[in-house]
Amino acid sequence: MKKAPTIRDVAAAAGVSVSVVSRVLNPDSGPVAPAKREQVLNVISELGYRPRAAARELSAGHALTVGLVVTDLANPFFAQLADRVVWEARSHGVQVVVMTTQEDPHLEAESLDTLLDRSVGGVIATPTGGNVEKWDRLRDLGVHVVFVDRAIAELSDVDVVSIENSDSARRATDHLIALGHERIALITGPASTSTGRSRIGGYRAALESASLSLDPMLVRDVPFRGDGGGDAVGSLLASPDAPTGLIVANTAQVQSSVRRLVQMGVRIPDDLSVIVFDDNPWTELTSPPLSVIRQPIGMLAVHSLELVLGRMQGRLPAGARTIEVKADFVPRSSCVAPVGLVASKSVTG
Amino acid sequence: MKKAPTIRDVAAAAGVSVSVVSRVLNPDSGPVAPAKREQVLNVISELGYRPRAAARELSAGHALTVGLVVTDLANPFFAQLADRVVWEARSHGVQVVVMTTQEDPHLEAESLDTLLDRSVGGVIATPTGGNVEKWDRLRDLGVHVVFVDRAIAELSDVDVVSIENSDSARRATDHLIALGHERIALITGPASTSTGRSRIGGYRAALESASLSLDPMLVRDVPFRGDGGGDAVGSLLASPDAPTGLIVANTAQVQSSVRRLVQMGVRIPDDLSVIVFDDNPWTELTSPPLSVIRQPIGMLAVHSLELVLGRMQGRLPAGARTIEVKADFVPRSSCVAPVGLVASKSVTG
DNA sequence: TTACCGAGTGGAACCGGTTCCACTTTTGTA
DNA sequence: TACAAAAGTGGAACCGGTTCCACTCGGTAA
Repeated sequence: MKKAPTIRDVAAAAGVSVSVVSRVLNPDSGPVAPAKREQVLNVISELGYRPRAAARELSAGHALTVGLVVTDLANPFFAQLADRVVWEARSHGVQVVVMTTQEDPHLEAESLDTLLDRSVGGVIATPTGGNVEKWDRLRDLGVHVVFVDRAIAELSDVDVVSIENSDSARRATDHLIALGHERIALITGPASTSTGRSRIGGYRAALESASLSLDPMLVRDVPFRGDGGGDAVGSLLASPDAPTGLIVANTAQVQSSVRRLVQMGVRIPDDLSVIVFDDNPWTELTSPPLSVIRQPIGMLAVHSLELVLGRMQGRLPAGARTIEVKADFVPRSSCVAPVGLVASKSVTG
Repeated sequence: MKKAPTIRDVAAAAGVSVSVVSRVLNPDSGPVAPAKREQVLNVISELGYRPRAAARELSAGHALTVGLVVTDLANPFFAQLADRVVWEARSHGVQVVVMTTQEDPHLEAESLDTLLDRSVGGVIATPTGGNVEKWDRLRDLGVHVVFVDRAIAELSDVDVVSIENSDSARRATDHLIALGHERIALITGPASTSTGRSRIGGYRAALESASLSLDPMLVRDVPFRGDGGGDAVGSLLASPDAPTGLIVANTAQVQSSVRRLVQMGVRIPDDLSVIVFDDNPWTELTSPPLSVIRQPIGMLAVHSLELVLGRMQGRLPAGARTIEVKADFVPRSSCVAPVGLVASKSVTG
């Protein structure tokens, strides 16, 4: 087991001082005679020298690293987000430390502490909603934070990148209304989250435009974790006044919801028209392929990273920025006009 | 923007030397009087002091970090693997830096250099197959490497964690043979990879046991990237002598393959019995639900991390270890006996 | 000729931990 | 009571970079 060469080894081998080597390593940090620069570069490649990140961080006070804090990578939405963030980060020479929270504020707090220890330059996170003081402290210590997908009301001065939640929910609802549906159920995220509220807002707005009344029984805000989606499906369809249309706007609950529909033998779209948020690859492999709201995950990743790196390099004006990207509605075969005029029938389990 | 307290701030506030604080931070590194320990701990929590990771790494020479190098996180297999690795790592106080290679040895090489700069203690990787010298150099520099899912023939002295590839392929093939299939196609990974070879081996063994001949036309080893799975499906089914059974043993190509089957209107299992490797959550949402080989991803993650941490802490005997975990065959509804006795019929596109 | 400027260079302090070592205080044992 | 061993403590070097500063040159303007 060899020992990797250090900057002093390079300096010695090149017959110069460490200062010169450092200046070669960091152009713009001072002048170096062209001849010596050449010479140093030669020695560097000869020795296979690579500067130790830890040393640089220690003296710089912060690392060329960003933290990515998401619920879990098993969720395809976050997996794809992480994939793009990692990919984009690489092209900027930045590394990504991934942490998961399982939607647990306690684990989230732990993650933030860890990232602080690592002196990360920035954090891209889907916040659980808690830890308001902790986020504040993090920012106070100079860590640049960008929230993606969700925001926290108490932290209004944080950059946020998300999709147009309200508009997306509205378009999905409009689509079902246009087909003639009047009883449209919505399974969404907790009303305590910005995402949940916005999507309910869009849903409500669509109903109002169509002069349809909003039946609170049809709106289910369920947690991101657990099997709330499936349970909501069960309870919605068990009702004598069951909906003819369903929008699953909680990306974490789509699989659970669809699984329950399949288990219950619900025929889509004959028994129920369905639209789900987030275009997981499998949504077109089900039968019928599902109509979806496609979140431009790549855009979310690119903008988040752009923001966080921009802040780290101080090339962004002060003041929080909010970026909302448009989501596409992708119609497939899971929606048709409701059967009969009166939207009421039972579904056999 | 405040400045975080350092160990010297703590020492000063507690009226002791930095040595004492350091010993409190690292038990077993020396004695501390109980009273002073208490006192230091109080000051630490009062000040909210947290040791800077960079400083520790610099003096230790290596970081409490492991690198995870996979193809891409958009692949559910790797996403779940990463999820579990991150989760397990946290419980050991270790952070995970994720890098993706897109199956490109050049990008892989870059990732390894980066991880070297970061002085990671270990690397868990699904190697592309290239960069033999680079992996050697990494190990030579004291970085502990564990390959997961795949191995590299030239690097026989590296720890490997994988599933029983040969056995898994054999069981899938046996299942179809038992149903009466005689023309069974196999879509697998490149024959240049350990995984690809093992799975072909298991397939061949099953056929031999049943005294069936192996038709080379039915074995398609396709790259992990691209749309090779779909293309293979198309070409297999276009043959006048099309198979009645199909095993997709290239996890990266399952989606592509199934998508093509759906597009071609192939009726499963009537036209074709199908078994795919890897139990993605959506495999039971298709109609019919697909029979799968379920890879115990959690086990792969746990063992990989266990190995790499064990090496880092020097509590594992020398000598490469190979761990093979059993994969389950999960029968669902995508396999039936072939129609007719002579296995030959065309499928309409 | 002298004064001054900028390019080029090396020495040394610094970042914030860990660790070795010398030193003082207890404690234990003969 | 005497003396060795162990417990407890602080000083300072060290890890490998960055950066400030002082210094030496050559060239140019006064």
